[in-house]
Amino acid sequence: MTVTLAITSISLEMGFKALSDPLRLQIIDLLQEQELCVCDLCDRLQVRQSKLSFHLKTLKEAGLLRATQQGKWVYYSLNLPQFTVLEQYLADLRQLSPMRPPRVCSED
Amino acid sequence: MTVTLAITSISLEMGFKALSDPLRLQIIDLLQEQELCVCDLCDRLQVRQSKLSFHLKTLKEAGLLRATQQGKWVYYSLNLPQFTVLEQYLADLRQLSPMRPPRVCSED
DNA sequence: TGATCAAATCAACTTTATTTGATTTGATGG
DNA sequence: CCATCAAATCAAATAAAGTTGATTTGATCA
Repeated sequence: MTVTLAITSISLEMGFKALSDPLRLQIIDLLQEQELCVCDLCDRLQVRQSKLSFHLKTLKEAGLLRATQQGKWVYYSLNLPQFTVLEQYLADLRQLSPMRPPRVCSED
Repeated sequence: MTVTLAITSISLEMGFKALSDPLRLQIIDLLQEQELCVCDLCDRLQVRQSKLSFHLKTLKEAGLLRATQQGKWVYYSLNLPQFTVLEQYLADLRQLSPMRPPRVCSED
């Protein structure tokens, strides 16, 4: 296995893990409509700031979010190219899956 | 939020969580080529049978795998429609994302 | 029926993820 | 410089996920 493949695999793992939590899916749902700052997300999701910060970090480290500071505020938005990486992995899986006949267990 | 939306969200969470582990991605990689029984997967991945059983269960409960028993052997294969559910979620996100101008935090 | 083998399950344990409240950092504006 | 506020970080606690070796289940076949 090449280094490139390993890196790809890790970004898939991290991306999918980041998407495996209800609060994080809610964050994405909100950001899908528009860029928001942390205090907005706090208000809308009714969660503590430190909790939100933890989950935003998880999503950002997975490459799914981008953060830009504007004055005191930090605005988060979706990083769509990284979503596309995950989508492409799933699309490839589906399309390459040949539906070969199952092998028989005692074949070798 | 409707019950249907909640169910969808849970199946997304479970699906993405199931994909967030290196061994499970390896399992999928092998099954993408062909249906395999547990003993084959054990051989190829060089992991203990109970460990494999745990991860196969995780994938199966997320709807990503199907299992069929043939004699003493249980063959696992990909359940492609469930992969499509995840793929579609990502595709919708990407396509519906309007890239609206960011809101200003002090707007209200 | 009893031996055998594949696979699932279990209980105990280790590791990783998440939550919480408190503190720190860093930008802004008086 | 100091006060203020948004956001990040931290340490301590809880919760969830993963690993391990042993046992159980269930199908097959002599």
